Amino acid sequence: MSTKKRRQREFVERESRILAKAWELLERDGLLKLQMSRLAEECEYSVGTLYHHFSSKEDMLLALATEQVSERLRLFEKVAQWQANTRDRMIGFLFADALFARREPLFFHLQQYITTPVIAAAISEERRQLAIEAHRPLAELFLSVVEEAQSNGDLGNTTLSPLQLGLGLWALAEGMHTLVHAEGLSEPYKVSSPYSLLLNHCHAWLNGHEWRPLYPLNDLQAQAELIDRVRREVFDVIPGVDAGVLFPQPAQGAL
Amino acid sequence: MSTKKRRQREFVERESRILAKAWELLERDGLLKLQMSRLAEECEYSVGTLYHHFSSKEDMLLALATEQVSERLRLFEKVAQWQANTRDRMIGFLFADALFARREPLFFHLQQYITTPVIAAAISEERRQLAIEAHRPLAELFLSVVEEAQSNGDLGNTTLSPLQLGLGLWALAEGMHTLVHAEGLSEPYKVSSPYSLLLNHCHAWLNGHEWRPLYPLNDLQAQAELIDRVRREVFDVIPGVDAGVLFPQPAQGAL
DNA sequence: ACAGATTATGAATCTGATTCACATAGTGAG
DNA sequence: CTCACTATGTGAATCAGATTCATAATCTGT
Repeated sequence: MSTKKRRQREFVERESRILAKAWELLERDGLLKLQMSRLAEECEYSVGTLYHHFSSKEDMLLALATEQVSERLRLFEKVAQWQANTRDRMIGFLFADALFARREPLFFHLQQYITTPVIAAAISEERRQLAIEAHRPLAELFLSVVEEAQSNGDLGNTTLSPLQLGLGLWALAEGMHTLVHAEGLSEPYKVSSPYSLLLNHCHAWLNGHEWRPLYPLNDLQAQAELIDRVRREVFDVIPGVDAGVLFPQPAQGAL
Repeated sequence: MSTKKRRQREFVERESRILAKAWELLERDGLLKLQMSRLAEECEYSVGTLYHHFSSKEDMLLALATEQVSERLRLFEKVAQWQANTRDRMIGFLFADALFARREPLFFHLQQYITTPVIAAAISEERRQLAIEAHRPLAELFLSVVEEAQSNGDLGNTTLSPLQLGLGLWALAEGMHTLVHAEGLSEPYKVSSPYSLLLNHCHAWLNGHEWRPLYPLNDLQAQAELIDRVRREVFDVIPGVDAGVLFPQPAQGAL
């Protein structure tokens, strides 16, 4: 009985050891150079063993990305607990997202890679389910704030469900990440501080939905102050947060 | 002299013949099954010849995607020439985008695939430049409408440049495409008609930027009428346009 | 201590992109 | 018309790297 449990535990432990090493290799050599045989070598396990854990390389990559979600969740939880109105918390989520994107740029590469249909095709159903499970609390946290806003009247009356509403902001952020990380085609359209820009567009979107309190769009000062408040009141406890780089103070009133 | 030109012409012709066949295979078997040796076989050229044209498989895929841009441009041009206010034309671009996404879903898979940094790394610099060149008129068309809006006062006063402003809508659309096409992770968050939803969020964004004339967000009827007008006045000449599928009439006033 | 079950191993296999030595065709001078 | 030369096309051979699976090693309960 207990032997079986010990085995299971050891199996799980080994899995996270493998993933830790994989992440290390990823950071060192990049996604392109990550190969299963080298990973096996570095872990001091055989390739076969790797394949007892993961049905394919892509499967492992999704496992890797899924592991990171808990870190992201930690940031989101801080925002959800923040004593602030719903609109400010929405901006807080955005901050968390941008923060995470900056600290773990690899995560976004990985995410983009494994959600590409060609690549995703090689992922096992189980792993996909695990990933969905892992993401659920993240989505719930986010959507609960949307619901709160709807029920307490922060929002103008809308015909959209919380999910439909939330997807708007989600898409906006996702799209900006995509444009920021897209290789090649977007070079001529690069912009100096994409996340400040995103922030401004999010305020536009929130104003458009009459999400109160409204922020005047061209008052960049007020937007910067809000960001500063998020940083101080939510994220300052977390070491290594560099909001100044993400959201540089606007010079002479322009982005 | 003229021999050389003939040769060049033949080379170009062969390239488009190869690409045409590649597109055919892509539609038939999908991106996953497209392989260079099979393509060579079907074209009745040798693999070596393929590699005289393209430095790698990814290089060829970008060439393929670039070819499609002219089709997309054709739709965008129709919108740009439309006799309507700037706001309606912005929605027109969105329509064109959604339309294209529906007619050529492969294009978006391809686009997503080749902009993934891992994949993009295998693309030659020349090909990348060609792709950027091909996209330029598309961006110019879009940005010229933004500029027009700014200069004729349709827009509230903003601190953003036309590019910075345009990127907002671009990111929103891009993000929605990504969420729609993302495999796996987004399953629990699927929504019945993502492009109607996108449209609603775009109106929110436009309202937020005080892009006149404002549309009330919960008047789905007015939004549906605008879409219908775009279809009738801009795209009806184009056969096979099925706006009804893209933007279904909202049932009982809800999305 | 042993049979049987479970798990680990890594050499062998397989897939498919890419290369390159050679074959072929085109060119222009004499 | 022929020949030397160049440019282009060919596809078998090479290479990279993921995946498999027959075998070895280890563990379990008796």
